[in-house]
Amino acid sequence: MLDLTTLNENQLAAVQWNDGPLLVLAGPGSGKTRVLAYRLARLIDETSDRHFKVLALTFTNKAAAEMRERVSDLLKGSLQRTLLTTFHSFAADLVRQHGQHVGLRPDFTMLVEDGDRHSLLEEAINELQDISVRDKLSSERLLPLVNRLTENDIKPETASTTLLAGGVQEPESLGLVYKSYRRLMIERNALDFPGLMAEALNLLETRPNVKKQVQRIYPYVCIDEFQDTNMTQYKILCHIVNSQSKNLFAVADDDQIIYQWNGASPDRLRALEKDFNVSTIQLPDNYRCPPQVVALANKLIAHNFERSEGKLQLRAHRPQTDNEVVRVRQFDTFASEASWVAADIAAKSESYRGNCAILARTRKALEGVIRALDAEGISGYLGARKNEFESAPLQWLHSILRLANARGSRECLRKANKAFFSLEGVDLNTGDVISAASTMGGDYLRAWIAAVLARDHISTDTRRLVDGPIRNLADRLDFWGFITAAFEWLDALPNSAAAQDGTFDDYPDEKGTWSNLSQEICAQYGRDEVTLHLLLQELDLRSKSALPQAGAIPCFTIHASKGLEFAHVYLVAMIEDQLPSWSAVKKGSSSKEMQEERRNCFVAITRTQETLTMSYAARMDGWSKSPSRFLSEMGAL
DNA sequence: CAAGATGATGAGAGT
DNA sequence: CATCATCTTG
Repeated sequence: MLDLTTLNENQLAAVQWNDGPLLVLAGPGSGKTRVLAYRLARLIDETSDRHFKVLALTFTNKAAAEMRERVSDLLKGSLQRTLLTTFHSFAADLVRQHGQHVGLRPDFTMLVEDGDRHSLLEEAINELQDISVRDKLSSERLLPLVNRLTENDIKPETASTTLLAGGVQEPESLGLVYKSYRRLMIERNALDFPGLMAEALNLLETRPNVKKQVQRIYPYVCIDEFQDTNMTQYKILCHIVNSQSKNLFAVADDDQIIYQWNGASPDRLRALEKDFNVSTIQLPDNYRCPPQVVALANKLIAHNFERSEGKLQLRAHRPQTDNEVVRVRQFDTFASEASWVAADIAAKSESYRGNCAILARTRKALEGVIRALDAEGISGYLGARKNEFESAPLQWLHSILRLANARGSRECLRKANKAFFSLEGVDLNTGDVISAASTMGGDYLRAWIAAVLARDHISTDTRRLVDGPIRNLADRLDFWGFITAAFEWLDALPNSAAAQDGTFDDYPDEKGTWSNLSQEICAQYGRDEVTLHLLLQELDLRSKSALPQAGAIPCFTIHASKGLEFAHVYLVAMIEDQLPSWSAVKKGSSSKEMQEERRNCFVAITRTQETLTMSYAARMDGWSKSPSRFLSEMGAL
């Protein structure tokens, strides 16, 4: 039996919710993830004679991993009857199983890199008959529009009408380009991220059996961070939730919507009320922040007028302390501000430094702080996103696998050749390999193997790898065998080969990332169930960033800090034009952009567990700046 | 061809 | 306001 005695009254009510739609409006630090985990575990625990599964969707792999971890702990290690995963991974699974109905094979590839999407979009533009219009359109400017249309579930057939109504220039041509782009993805058996969601929705809309099957397997659907769903994702939810039982359990906070520019919207919460007629349980009890910080947060967010009706104030539960919990500091220049923060952190104990973070609205401000930390002899860490492996060894490994999955991919072949040149010093001409492939049924991988073996100056190790494991990859799709052999080969390379300097600098890091990710994927699906295309797709749905190095002070943009907490928070560059951003200021004090900036500030300060330090400077980059309006709004000035 | 003027576009970032 | 890409000019 599950121990529910540690839950408060509201948490317990949410956990014990059985059938019908429920919205859990959960403030920061209110234990929402815990509630979700307990509810999932309880549903399983109490129905041990049944066979259905519970489905919980998240937006990030990190959140999904945490969910699995927690539920697994509660269920003594078994996740048998659960599917706890990301929205995108769920959609990919659906498309793998049923994609043939919309013209996709299970081995579809993901268009992860913008470059690939741009070239596809260029092709779509070039299909236009009207050359004068064609010249005016650039994929650079059109890709964001394509994203928006796809995320808002605008069907290719009706796009022109929608664009016309939206007052966009050249609605007719843009609609055609969009239509071509969506068609080209299917033709190439490839999907970008929005396209993946759109085709999953397409399946649910057009194949009643698919919808029925999903509903039968998953009679209970949970969604974390519901406020971040875009229109297409919302419609997917509407389809997978049975329309009779309406077992949708949504956890959300409308005060933490900071992804409006990515399709999230307060409208979504209102749609939930309209379409599902949800009951609401609020979790206003805050167990994270000191009472002083809770007071600031409440005062600040009260200035937003588009909030859920009846939204309760946060209630502080941490004890009041006499320490200086909130500090506000003013400086002449941003440089002196950054230096002070760095010096302040430098003077603190090891344990303090190990549990603090620096937050800012922009990366640029954080780069300034990192320079200041450097001057104090401390290293700062600013995460960078990374969609693809970048070192030559991993690029090569990944490209060969992708080539095995898509034998006619020019792009994969090109990358494999480029990386192989850095590793082996052997320069294979992509065009030549492709010509040679025409006698091998257009199989670029086999042609590549032949091209390598035809060379004279190949080491015996390399020859053995290509003639053995890579041939087995090409013939029998033995990708595990290839991966093992490839790493052995790569491990030995730096000592022997003609590799240029620096080629292996990032190899250990990226090898570590690779093994973490592939272990994660195997754990989720079971190693024997992992096929080559599943491995590649799931890799594409995960970030390749390395873990931050220990000892470095973590620096986060506010967006990146969402969901995290730190004992000591430094929020820097609290000036007009930064927080709130310049463009929100331009839009006016009652714009939705300004309200989103206010939510940004709300998210930032509610990361605090013990102390919060806010700072601002009169000058930045030589321009004079005034303190953020949010400082006075929260009563900190 | 480098330096300077001009003009459009833009931050934030998961999958 | 700030930055970058593009055009202009010495």
